[in-house]
Amino acid sequence: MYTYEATKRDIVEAIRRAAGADADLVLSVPPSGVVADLALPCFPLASRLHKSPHEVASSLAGAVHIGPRVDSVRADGGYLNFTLARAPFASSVMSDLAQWKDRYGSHDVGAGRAVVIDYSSPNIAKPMSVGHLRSTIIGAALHRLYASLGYTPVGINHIADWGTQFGKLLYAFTAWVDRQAYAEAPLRELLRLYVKFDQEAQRDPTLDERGREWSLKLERGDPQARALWQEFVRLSMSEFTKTYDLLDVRFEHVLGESFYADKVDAVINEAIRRGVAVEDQGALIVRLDDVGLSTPLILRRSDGATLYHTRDLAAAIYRLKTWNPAQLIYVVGADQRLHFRQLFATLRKLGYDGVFVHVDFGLITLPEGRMSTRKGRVVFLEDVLEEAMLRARRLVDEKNPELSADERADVARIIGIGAVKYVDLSQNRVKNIVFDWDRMLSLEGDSAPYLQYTYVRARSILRKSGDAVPEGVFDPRAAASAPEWGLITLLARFPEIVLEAAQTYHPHLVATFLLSLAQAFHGFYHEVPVLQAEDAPLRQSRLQLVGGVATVMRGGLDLLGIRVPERM
RNA sequence: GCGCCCGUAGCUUAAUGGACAAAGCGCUGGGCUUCGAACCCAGUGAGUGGGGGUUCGACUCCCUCCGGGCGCGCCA
Repeated sequence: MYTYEATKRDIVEAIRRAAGADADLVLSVPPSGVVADLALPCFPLASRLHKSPHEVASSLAGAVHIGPRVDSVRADGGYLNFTLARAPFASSVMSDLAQWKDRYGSHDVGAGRAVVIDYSSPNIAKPMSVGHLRSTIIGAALHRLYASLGYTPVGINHIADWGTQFGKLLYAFTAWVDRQAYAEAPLRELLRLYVKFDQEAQRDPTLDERGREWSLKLERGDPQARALWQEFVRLSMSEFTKTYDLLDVRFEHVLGESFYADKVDAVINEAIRRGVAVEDQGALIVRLDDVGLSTPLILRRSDGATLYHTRDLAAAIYRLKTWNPAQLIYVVGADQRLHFRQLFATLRKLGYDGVFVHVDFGLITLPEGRMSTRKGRVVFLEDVLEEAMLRARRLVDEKNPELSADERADVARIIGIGAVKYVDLSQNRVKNIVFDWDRMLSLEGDSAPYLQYTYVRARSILRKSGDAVPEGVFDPRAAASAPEWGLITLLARFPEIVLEAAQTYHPHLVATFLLSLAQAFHGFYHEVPVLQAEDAPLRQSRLQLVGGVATVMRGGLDLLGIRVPERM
């Protein structure tokens, strides 16, 4: 057990014994103005004991038997404030770090169980837009977070490669393709065709009929339709792969909707057999009024075709049966809330039990409104990433011209991509984001480069000291000053931040924490000499602190999928 | 019309129902002959969209109004 967790557990135990009651004893971190390290608000306890909060706090202050890591207990109004014993606490934290090294902050609560995480899921035959960024980045971060909790994450890219829009595209392709443009930039040409179809269909409604015919051909395995569709998939995936490589995002499985095309019949039959699905106006639907959803889930259209709901249901059942996961997680935009409520409710009606989670997030919109590929109002992800690396490169060239061109390119990539990811991961998911180049590509202040710079500075000190973090007893004098003690308590808190971020599906908690750590480290850096410390033991212990910051910063950023350079 | 989400300094965002709401950007002033100035320090600036309520305590929970977004059976 990590030091911080053990310390809090001991304190809560001591209070419980002294109070002889256990209302909700939740320790909190006191605000900056209060000189204490942990606090217990005594209000709930007071109402249970029918005394005033101050009375409770005062009597507890005298009665609590404090353990070795606590130095003193004091009543402050209705709060019971604890001051930690710096020497033993600090040396215990530093020994955690020395013991766990790069794994510091990880847990084993997952016990090897699978967690299926569905993220990214772009559309075949369309270039990825910035709209795909959030799912991809948040999903990849959750993947890493759950891995660090000891789960076996199963990342799935649920490619949208099936459905009626492919009928339209197939018709458009056979009618209007510009071969040369297709050879040069296949996805942009396919997008043009898709848009053209939509425009033409408004003038000529018979085109929709053509689209349906091609859609049917595809479903029935018509060789021409099938071959073209496969080509679209292949070309799209090769573009996507480049983007994923750039983003350093991986999946255990890439399984498009088409993978479930031959699995929907069994699901439909099961739903009918269990009386969950009923015929209505020619369609097959699942009524969900009894769980508060007035809109039913449609499993089969009146013309016999299935929908993405059906394939999603088949996919969910496939995942449950294949991996028996502790959780089924979907990282998909908030506009699909209803869809997932319907999906989860239907799963339960079919007798499937489990933890089903829709990790939703707000939309990315443009200043002029919602993005629309059809209207050509869209920002492509590729362009954003290129621009990010370009801006980072200019900055690296300016700040560090002495680095080799190769290293500058490498650093620019780490910083540029990191900056884009950080924007998404540093704020709560639920809010909509209005796309703004300067904001998306910010390289200063509360940004990835600021955190990366923290690591670079720490590493720079360590390199000058001979690289390896020295071992040995932690000198209590290195926990004496405010900047030093601040760093120690932050380092101590990292493991519980990781746990909470994963369990609440909120990667931004890690980002917020790392920002505090970075600010604390830069303050420490300016105030406390490390290499020039007065004597060897002090220097060695401060080097351990610097090493701890480097480890946690790199590890924390790694959980967010953000890499660190050694120099920048 | 019904349902869900969002509204915090000029801007972008933080804040397990708990102590005087915290950062970044911006603006003003200061700091490189000590470990990297992509940095640091100080100042400036909101009482959390409005109004009720619950609570010892509300940015956080409930109601209502306003503003914005999303969704609402045969698209994905």
